[in-house]
Amino acid sequence: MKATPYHHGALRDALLTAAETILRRDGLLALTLRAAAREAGVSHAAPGYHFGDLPGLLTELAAMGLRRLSAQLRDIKSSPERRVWDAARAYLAFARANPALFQLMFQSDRLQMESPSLLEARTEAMQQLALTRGIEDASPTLAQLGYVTGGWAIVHGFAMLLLDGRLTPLLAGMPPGSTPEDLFEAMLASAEKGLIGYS
Amino acid sequence: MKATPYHHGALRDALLTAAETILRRDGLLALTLRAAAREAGVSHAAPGYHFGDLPGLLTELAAMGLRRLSAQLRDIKSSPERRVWDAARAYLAFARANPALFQLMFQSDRLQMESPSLLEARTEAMQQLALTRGIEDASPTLAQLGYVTGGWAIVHGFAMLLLDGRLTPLLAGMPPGSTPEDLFEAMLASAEKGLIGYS
DNA sequence: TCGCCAATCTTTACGTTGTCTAGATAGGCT
DNA sequence: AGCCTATCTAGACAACGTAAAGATTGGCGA
Repeated sequence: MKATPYHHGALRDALLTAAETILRRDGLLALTLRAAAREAGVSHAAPGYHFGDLPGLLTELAAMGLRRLSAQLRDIKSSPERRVWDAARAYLAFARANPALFQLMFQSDRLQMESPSLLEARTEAMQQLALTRGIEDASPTLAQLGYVTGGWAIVHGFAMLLLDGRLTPLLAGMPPGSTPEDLFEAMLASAEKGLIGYS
Repeated sequence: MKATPYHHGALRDALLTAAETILRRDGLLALTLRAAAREAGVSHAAPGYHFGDLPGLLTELAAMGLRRLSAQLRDIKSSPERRVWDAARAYLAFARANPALFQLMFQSDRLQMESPSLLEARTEAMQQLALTRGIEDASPTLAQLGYVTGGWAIVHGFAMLLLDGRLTPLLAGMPPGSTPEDLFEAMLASAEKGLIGYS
C-alpha cells in the first residue's frame, strides 16, 4: 500500500467534494479543473476523465446542490398554512449557507443544460416547489401559474440580490443589529398584504 | 492617412461597443480582453491600457448598462398609479433586450465593486427604484423597506429565472402562443392581491 | 518652426488554463 | 495465470490574462 496509489478508488466523489471545498473557500472563478485535481491530489487531467470538461464538473456540482435543496424543502414538516413561509425561509437559508453553489445552480451558461442528472434534479426541485404551493394539477390555470411564479420569483430575487451585495444599502437603513432575515420577513409580510399600490 | 493609424483616437469607446457586440453575439464567456481587441482591430494588449484588466472592462460595461436602465426608468411618463407597473415592465424589457449585459450587471464576482463609475451608476439606479415606489424619506420604516425590497425582488427574480431558462416548463403549461410577458402580467396580478396564502 | 514630452498603442514574454493524445497501472473476470 | 478494461498519469498545444519594454504621434512650450 503506497502513499498515493495509482488508482484512487473513489476519485469521482473525491473530486466533487474537492470542487465544493474550492467553491466555498475561493469562489466560483477559482474553481478550475486543475484546481480540483490539485485539491484532490491527482494529476491535472484526471477530472477530465470523470467529467469530460469543466462544464461537466460544474453541472454535477449544480445537480448535487439542487438535490440538497430539494431534500431540505421536502423535510419541512410544518402545517400547510405555515409551510409556504418555512419553505421560503429554507430557500433563503440554503442560498446563504452555500452562496457560490447557489449562484452556480442558476448560471446556465456554465452548465450543460441537457445533462440528464441536472434535468432530473431540476424537475425534482420544481415538483417540491409546486407541492409547497399546494398545486398538483396537471394543467394549472393562468392565475395559479402567476401565483407559483410570483412566490418563487420574490424569494429567488431576494436571495440573488442579497448574494450580489445589492441589498447592503437597504440593510444600512435598518435598525442596528438587523439581519438580512429581518428584511426578508418584512418583505414577506408586505407580499402577503399585496405588493403593489401600497406605498 | 493610413488604413490603420497607430493611434486610434477613440479606442476606449470603440472597445466598449466592441465588447457589447461580443456580449450580445457570443455571450459573456466569450467576452475576453483579446476578443474585444480583435473585434476593434487593435493589438491584444490595447484593452489593458484603457481598462487595466478584464474586470475593469466588464465593470465599465456594467456601469453603462446601469445608466441605460436608469434612463429608461426615468423616461416613464405614466400616472403615479400606473408607474409601478410600467417600471416593472421596463425592467423586464431591459433584461430581455440585453440578456447577457443584464446578467453581467448582477454578477458581482466579475466586477470591481469599488469602481467609482459603477458605484455612481448603481446609486443612480437605486434612486430611480425608490422614486418609482414613491419613497423619498431619508429614513424609511421597516414596512417601507420590505415593500420596496419585495417589488424589486419579484421583478428581478422573474427576470433572472426567465433568462436562466428556468421558467420554460411553466411557460409550456400556458395557452399556446403565450409570451413570457403574459406570465409576468399574471404574476403581477397575483402580487397585487397578495402573494401568500392564496392557493 | 523646432524639439521634447506624455499619452497611446504594439510587441514580446511568461504563467495558467482547458483539452486532446498516448501511455502507464491494476482490479477483476475467465 | 493471463488478459481486458476502467482508471489515472504525462506530455503537448492553443488561448487567455497580464506585465514589461519599445514604438509612434499629437500637442505644447520655447
